[in-house]
Amino acid sequence: MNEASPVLRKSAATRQRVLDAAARIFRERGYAATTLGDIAEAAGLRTASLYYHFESKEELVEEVLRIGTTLVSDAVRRAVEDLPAEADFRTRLTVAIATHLDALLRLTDYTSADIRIIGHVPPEVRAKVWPLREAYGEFWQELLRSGRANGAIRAGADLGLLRVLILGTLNYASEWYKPGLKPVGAIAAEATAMVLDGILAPSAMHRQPA
Amino acid sequence: MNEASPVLRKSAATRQRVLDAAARIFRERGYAATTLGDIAEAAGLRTASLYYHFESKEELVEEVLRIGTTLVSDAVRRAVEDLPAEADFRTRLTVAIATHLDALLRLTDYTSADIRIIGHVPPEVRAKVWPLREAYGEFWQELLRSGRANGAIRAGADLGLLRVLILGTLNYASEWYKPGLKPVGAIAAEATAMVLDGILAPSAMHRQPA
DNA sequence: CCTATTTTCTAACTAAAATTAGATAGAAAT
DNA sequence: ATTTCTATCTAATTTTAGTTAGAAAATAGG
Repeated sequence: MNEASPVLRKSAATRQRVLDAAARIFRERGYAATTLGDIAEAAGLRTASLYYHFESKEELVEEVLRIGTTLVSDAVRRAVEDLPAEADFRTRLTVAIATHLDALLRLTDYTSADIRIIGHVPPEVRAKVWPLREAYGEFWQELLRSGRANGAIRAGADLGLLRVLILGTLNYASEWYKPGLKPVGAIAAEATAMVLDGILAPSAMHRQPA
Repeated sequence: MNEASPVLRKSAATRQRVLDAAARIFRERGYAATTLGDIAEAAGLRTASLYYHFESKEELVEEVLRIGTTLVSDAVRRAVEDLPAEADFRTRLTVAIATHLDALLRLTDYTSADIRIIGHVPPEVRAKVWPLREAYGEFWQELLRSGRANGAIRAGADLGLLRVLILGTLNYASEWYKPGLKPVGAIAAEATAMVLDGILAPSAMHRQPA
């Protein structure tokens, strides 16, 4: 059978079905409320057969989390890096927000499962996938740093705090978003407008209450 | 025993201890990962004794959620209503954000438990407490409506979308906040600045990329 | 075809956790 | 003191879900 062969093992397809089902159901119901039976049924096999592909429920969810973080991280990095070198901060942040939300809300159950359950998986699992998340956070931090270096971001801001506030704004959408109500692009536009310019009317006086 | 008597039942104190313990542990570990044994131990009694005070785990968590929503809702309503009648939108939103974050991060485990687990409790439980949450959401919606009526909020904005974006920004803090790192007031100030004015430096050109 | 390997299945097993039953101690009232 | 509720306990029950063991299909090569 030649494990290193270019031919896919037949089990690869099953493993993929299991992961897809797991991502979807974890996202819908949360970690603890999802049983291996639920996942097996959705993937079209028996509960015990899952153990041929994964050592445990924890290993399965770990893989889902890993994929979820990787998908959004790769997509956002690529989208930003593909911008022309002279693109300004406003453009770069706009693209980063749009791509992050697209991965989270439209593209993949893995990322929404990741965001929704990361705080509810066993600590050992969280610890294992943490470095990946930190690296993605560091990408955003660097994006903001470059924005402040350019003078685009107001000087007094705590960038670490801004980062978690912005990502919170985006990530919390996985709690309320329902497909079909509003295109993801429109949500991204409104979020970008708020983060960059705030919600006030441009004419309004600066700082002072009336 | 005279149930309507002004004298507190001795069980009221125990019930309160159980609720306090439940709120704290639900917040820390999530709904499904919290056992009645954990709660009982923290409250200083035996698992079975919980059933004297609550019919089931679901009824217990429902009460925690109800209290959590009520506490933050009442605090924010009161703080905003206590402002002078002529207070402008900027002031009202600043106070609403500060009070919401204070309830969520500093005051009470009930509210943080509520926010963290509402998406992970059994659907029947969520349905029962939903009206309370909707009412609180409606308060924010009305706050934003008044802001737009005043011309304070930019005209094109989708207020429903703005509302969930703002509350998402605030609520997601329950996922990353750790006491001691930064005073809650400083977090509120940064969040308010972002929501109202955005993160860009005031001098920067409007709209156009460089 | 025959055989070895991969994949999935059926059937236990185990452990944890929610819940129930019924006994007991404590407080308050007659 | 005796009786009556209130509150908590110990001990069992039940259910659910993760996991393991080992037998059977299915698949691929020779």
